[in-house]
Amino acid sequence: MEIDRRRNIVEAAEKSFSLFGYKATTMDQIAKLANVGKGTIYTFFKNKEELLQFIMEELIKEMKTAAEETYDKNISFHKFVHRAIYKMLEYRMEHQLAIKLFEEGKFGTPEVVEALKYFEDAIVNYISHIIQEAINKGFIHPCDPKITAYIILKMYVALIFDWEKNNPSLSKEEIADLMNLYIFKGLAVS
Amino acid sequence: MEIDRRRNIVEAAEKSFSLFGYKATTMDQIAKLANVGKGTIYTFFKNKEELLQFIMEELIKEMKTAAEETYDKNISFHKFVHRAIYKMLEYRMEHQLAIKLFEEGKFGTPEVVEALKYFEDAIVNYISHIIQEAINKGFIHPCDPKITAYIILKMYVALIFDWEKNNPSLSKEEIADLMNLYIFKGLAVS
DNA sequence: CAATGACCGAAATACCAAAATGGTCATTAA
DNA sequence: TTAATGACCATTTTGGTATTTCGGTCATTG
Repeated sequence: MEIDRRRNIVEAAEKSFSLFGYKATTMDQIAKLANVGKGTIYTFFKNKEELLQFIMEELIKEMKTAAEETYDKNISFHKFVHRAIYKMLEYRMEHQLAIKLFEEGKFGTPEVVEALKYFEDAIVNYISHIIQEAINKGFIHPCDPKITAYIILKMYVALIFDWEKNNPSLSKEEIADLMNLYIFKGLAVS
Repeated sequence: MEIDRRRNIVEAAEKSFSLFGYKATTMDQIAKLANVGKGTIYTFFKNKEELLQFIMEELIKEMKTAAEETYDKNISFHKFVHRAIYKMLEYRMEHQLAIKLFEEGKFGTPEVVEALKYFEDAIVNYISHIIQEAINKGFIHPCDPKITAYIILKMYVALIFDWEKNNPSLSKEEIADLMNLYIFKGLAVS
């Protein structure tokens, strides 16, 4: 069977990026790992950055399908939103690549910052889409879907990533309850 | 009249910190600005870090009184919360020192990171206090005041600082409406 | 005796040679 | 003929070091 060089390259790059980060991964290294001459990489990808972007797009697609698999007609709308978003963030946390890049991004490599912005945008757009549908169906109050999606994401990140830096971390259920309280029910006593 | 060296030092430091940041401010510079020998600074403050902390404490106190001044028995509870928090963030945004340190903190100087954590804690505690009172009075649903305060702060920061990095910035009123929708009313259609 | 600035060790910075890296392209192997 | 390759090049990064700067001290001073 003919070997799929392109696939090998992508997988080698993914492995190396997630293990050592973007900056610390060299093209020679990727070529070695992929059992391929370095020049070959450039027949498939214009440069290192494009290779990263391709991998990010793959990752985003995987996340979306993962989220969509949680869809279930029998659960309430907000449960779905919660599950889907949680699944996506879980992905982000568990996936080596995402973690490494997330750390690297805080620091400063421009390509990585760019890639992460792209990543965040993809998530926000996806959530935004769900919100819009929910509004159309009259499940939730009308609101700007984009901002709402953004806020929901930030809130999750705050609860999952930031809060546990200085406090005992919250369980999946606690986070679900909190999101439900803050975003869906609201604090106000009717 | 006898000159107040201590006051001069604090003001010089504050000015220099907010103009050039903590790291880029030298003790010599402060001494010059304060018309004081360098050694004199050390008769009032143990070191540079303590000087920063003193200034931060002053800033926090100022912010609290500024927030408290917005209290008005005739406005609704959530209006008060909003006004108070907004005032505090406005302070943070407008005050040169806070901005400079905020930028510097993202980067990494340990003392600045520490000081900002202290700053954030102070805000969260203050909000937390207000929340607790509101719960006691039955204005809002029972909830963990600390987490709630934390979330509210994060949400504001997301709306004021982060959102406008990639989107048209929101007006005071828009932010007020959004906070009201997300936190108080909730998205759910009753 | 409060105030000071010359002084000190440590830490940051500037500098530069050597090594590494991203990307190209003439050569090779199929 | 064409896809694959790795030696090669220009540029960037690194590692080590000489130099400067800075936070903090303390003997001297007014």
